[in-house]
Amino acid sequence: MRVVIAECSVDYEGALVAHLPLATRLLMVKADGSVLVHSDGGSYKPLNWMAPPCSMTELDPDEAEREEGVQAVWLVRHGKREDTLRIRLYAVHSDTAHELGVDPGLVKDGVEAQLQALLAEHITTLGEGYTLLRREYPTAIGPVDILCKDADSGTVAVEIKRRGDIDGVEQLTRYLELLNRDPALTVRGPVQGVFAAQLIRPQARTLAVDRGIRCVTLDYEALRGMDDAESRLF
Amino acid sequence: MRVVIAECSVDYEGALVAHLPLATRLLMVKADGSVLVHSDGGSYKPLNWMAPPCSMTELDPDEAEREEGVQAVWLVRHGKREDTLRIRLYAVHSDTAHELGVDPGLVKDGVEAQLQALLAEHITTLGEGYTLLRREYPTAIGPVDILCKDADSGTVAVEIKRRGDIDGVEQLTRYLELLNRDPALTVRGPVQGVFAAQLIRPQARTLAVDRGIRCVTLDYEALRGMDDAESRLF
DNA sequence: GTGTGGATTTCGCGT
DNA sequence: ACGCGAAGTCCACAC
Repeated sequence: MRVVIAECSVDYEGALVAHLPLATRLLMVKADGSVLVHSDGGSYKPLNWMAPPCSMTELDPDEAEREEGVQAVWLVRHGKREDTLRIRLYAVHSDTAHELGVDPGLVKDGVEAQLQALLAEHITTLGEGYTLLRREYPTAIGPVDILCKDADSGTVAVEIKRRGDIDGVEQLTRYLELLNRDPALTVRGPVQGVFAAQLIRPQARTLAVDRGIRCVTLDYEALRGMDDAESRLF
Repeated sequence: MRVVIAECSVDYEGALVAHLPLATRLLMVKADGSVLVHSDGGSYKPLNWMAPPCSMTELDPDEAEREEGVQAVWLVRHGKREDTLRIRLYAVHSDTAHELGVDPGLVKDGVEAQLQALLAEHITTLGEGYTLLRREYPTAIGPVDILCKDADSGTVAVEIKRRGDIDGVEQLTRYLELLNRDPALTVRGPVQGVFAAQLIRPQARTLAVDRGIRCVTLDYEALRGMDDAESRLF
């Protein structure tokens, strides 16, 4: 990895056209050729970048550029798309390279999958007498997170989100529409919908209620607590 | 901005739990205190990070850590949430700091707003005799990108996307439902929907057609070309 | 401040 | 490879 601190201006042309005026920034050139332009603030997102696969060529500045004080020009081209990143270097404060090697990568734990597993395990959180049919119940337009039965053997489809947005309600609505065409699932009446999330946004709740979908707020800590209490019994 | 190349392991606890095994990585500490952990590949996204506002404390390793070869521990805490990032440094290869100053920021051009402006200007792209009513037509659930009339004075609502996904079709469907409750707009029949995008995904197209929404693929270059040809006339 | 929609989104999974 | 859904999404703009 090459790390350069330099006064530079940047021009990107591809999906959009973007320009960065002259300022001091950090330039990162990764082993795969990708280039990142970072400022000293903002978030983890660079001001500008070129995604791999791509290649970088160092050009000599032309006459006009030289007069303006440009010392070097980096031309970064994407391997497949018509994307170019042109970095004009006016002053290089630091230029170093380091051998990093391949990264073993991130180990994650505790996202939507975890919520789904916990809720499936403690399906009675949704109501007395609920029983799990299956997780990831397949339909033509995608898998339903959880399919279960209520105390009266009525079918219930559950959509789980970390944050409950309108999109999630729409998604569940499409599933319900499809599931309700299956006679085997509707023997005890139409399939009910449950929208379960750690946080349900007001507009999403309104839409859900309007469509007869029940909203359930999930307490991740409480679910995990149940799990722990259970495991301590064995 | 502080830039450190070091052998390190990283543990994040917050919205999720994540761990990075020991490896050589680049650590970036920005002026606002945010910390980025980058590997020598991937995209612009760091392997792990802490978003501002946050504060970093350098701790001495405890006994167990010292035995394992840990030289220093960075504890990064988020200012508002219960998020912590713990970076254990085993060997520091480089540690430098640079004054970058405030960045003037990115100047953008050519995204959805541009597409909308171009299509509004050349509304007959949608059909002979079409006339623009207005852009960003306000409704209770948000603005409709373009509202126009067809040759028979029927109202047409247009949703514009760079990439046409199912979400966009749902969005337009909600708008149409609302617009069709307005008698003033439905004098010449129900409001028609047009889903316009540079690329329309098959599933989105299927859903749109199923709902009687017309799909139009936008040619950004062609629209811009019309614009140029027009401006040359004046 | 909060909520909503877009993104040069990126990432990962399943077909 | 492609399509689709999630993300510790981030970010700007409207209310």
